[in-house]
This record gives sequence, C-alpha cells and structure tokens, in this order.
Amino acid sequence: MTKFQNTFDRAVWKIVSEIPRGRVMSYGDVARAAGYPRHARMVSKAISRSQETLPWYRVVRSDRTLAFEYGSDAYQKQQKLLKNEGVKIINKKVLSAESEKDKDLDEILWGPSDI
DNA sequence: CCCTTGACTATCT
DNA sequence: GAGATAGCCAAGG
Repeated sequence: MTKFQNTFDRAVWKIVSEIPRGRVMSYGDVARAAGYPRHARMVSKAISRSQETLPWYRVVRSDRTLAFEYGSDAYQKQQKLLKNEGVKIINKKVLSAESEKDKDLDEILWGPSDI
C-alpha cells in the first residue's frame, strides 16, 4: 500500500460512511468532499478496497446510473441494497427526492414509466 | 520511462 | 437524450 492510498482511502471512507440512508452521492462528489477533486476514478478503487460495513452502494455515477454493467450480479446487488432503504431506480436512474415529486405527478397522469 | 487500465466526468454531436 | 470523445490520475506491467 502506498502512502497515498492510505490517506486517500481514509478520506473517502469517511465521506461515504456519512452518506445518510436513502441518499446517494456521485464518485465525483465524494472525491470533492474528501478533498481530492478530479479523483472520481480513484474513489471507485478506494471503495473496492473498503470493508463490507461501508455503505458503498450509496455511491453512483454523476448521471445517477449505477456504475456496474446493467443487469450484472453486482448491479442487481446494489439495486437491491438501495431498494431496501427506499431508493427507487426508474429507467436505470436512481430517483432523487427532487425528481420523486415530478415522478409522482407523472405517475398519476401517465402511470409507471419503468423500462 | 511508456503504455494500459479503470465501480469516472464534462462536453459536444 | 444517447453515443463518442477527450480529459482525468494513480497503479501496475
């Protein structure tokens, strides 16, 4: 382990562990919050080196899609964990509290827009 | 050193 | 809005 990884990992884990239930952050957001702008790709590595107790599944892409290949085991695992805390994924995108309002209206008018 | 590899992103078609 | 493109940056070969 390099010294960079040790300090970087700790900074990243701290931020990720503080993401509240039912909310998500992008890799870039975490990188910035940890004090390492432009290190989004390294955040993914730091997370992969983390312990299972870390809520790694609350970190998604900046476009709110999951980072794993659609339909893969890892993808479905993350989707399930998020669903367990009430985070819905519609049309491959996690719903934010904001878009949730829009969705409710659309759903009343047009029904679920899944798939 | 030089090159490739990512659980990434912003920007342009 | 989906695909392509060009940056990004530490690690490892």
